[in-house]
Amino acid sequence: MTAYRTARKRDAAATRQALVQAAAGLFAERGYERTTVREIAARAGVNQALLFRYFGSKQSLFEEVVAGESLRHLRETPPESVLETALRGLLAAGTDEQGQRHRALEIFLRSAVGGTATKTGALLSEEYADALAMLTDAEDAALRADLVLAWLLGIGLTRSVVGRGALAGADPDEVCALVLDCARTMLEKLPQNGGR
Amino acid sequence: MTAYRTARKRDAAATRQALVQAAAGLFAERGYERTTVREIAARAGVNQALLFRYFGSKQSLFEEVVAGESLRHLRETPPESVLETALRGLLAAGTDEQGQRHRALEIFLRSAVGGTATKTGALLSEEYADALAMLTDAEDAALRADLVLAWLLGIGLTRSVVGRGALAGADPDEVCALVLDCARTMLEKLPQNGGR
DNA sequence: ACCGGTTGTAAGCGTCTGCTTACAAAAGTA
DNA sequence: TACTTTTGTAAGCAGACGCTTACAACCGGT
Repeated sequence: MTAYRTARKRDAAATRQALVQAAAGLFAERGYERTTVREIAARAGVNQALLFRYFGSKQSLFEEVVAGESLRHLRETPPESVLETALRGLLAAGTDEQGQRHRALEIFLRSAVGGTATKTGALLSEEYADALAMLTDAEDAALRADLVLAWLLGIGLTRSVVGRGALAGADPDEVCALVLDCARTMLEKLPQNGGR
Repeated sequence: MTAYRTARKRDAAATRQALVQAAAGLFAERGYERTTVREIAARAGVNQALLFRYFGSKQSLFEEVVAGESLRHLRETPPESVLETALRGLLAAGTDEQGQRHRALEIFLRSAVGGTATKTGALLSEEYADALAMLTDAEDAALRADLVLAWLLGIGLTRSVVGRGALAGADPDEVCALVLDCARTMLEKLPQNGGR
């Protein structure tokens, strides 16, 4: 390494984006705290001092990742598909069979536990809960939505962290069927499973 | 501090136990990675070098905490009460209204995400899943049990980490009613809610 | 009284972390 | 060309981390 490479291409925008993308991937894989700025810079193929020039701090970069990539995806999804889309995104974690999927909850659950990234994460989870709460007319809609969202997070946690047991190796379609069926007792406007 | 204190009482067993108890509390509050050996020693009122004399490493101490305190509690609980007991233990997290409650899942969910403590945590979650799987005769019992366990973890995650939203401030009885009702569609042998 | 093993203490080692600084090379402008 | 500004690089700082070491105080047995 560092053999030839007299100089980089001098493209600030490209460097910024490379950092954001590398960070998004690493935050999803390892979480906020376990990802180091040196790793991010290395994956982006960039000197780590640039991370601080462009984003100021690791925390600010995290916020940009969540606000940019994650919230955009969510807002483009209609409420009644949020559950299934998020669930399938979570079930596909690790296997990058889809180029661009809902990585938001993955990033959140891997990062939130630490505590540093909580403020940004809380905002994200609130948006998900709000979307889910539109699927019921019950007066405790907010609580029901939170419970369903909690289920999503728990499934992601069990899958990607424990990585063992029946859930880890289960067929996504089967999991979807069970979960959606069960969730319909809490959110009555949830559509039938599309099959897919 | 450190004013008089010529010497400690020289009681190895008490020191060990003080370390285990302090560690259990801190692991439940902050998780494995965010808890430092210096904090554990400080809360135990003990020199941090003793942690290494008695346990060898932070990881070994963690294993002793999980194997000792947590698994014992679980094994003393009949399968049909595991869900409600664990759920209520999780809902009581933070508020130490009960002196000794099911802290196991709390420790697990706060520690597992990091990754280091995964091996020990996986064993713990397997025991929970096995207990829950006894509550259904469906052929996908293991998957159903994992999904319910995932829900528990997700609820604990949302409650203790996000700390905002409807779930965080909800009445434990209300949450129990909703969750147990819904879980009964997956685990048919689950008893009716005891009211309590 | 003395000695060997146990328990507690103070200091620090090596490494990793987020972040900063000083500087060199490229691009824009005249 | 000469200059300023922008982009990239190398080196390192201060603090925290898990863990180790050298040593002092206490204890029981002889």
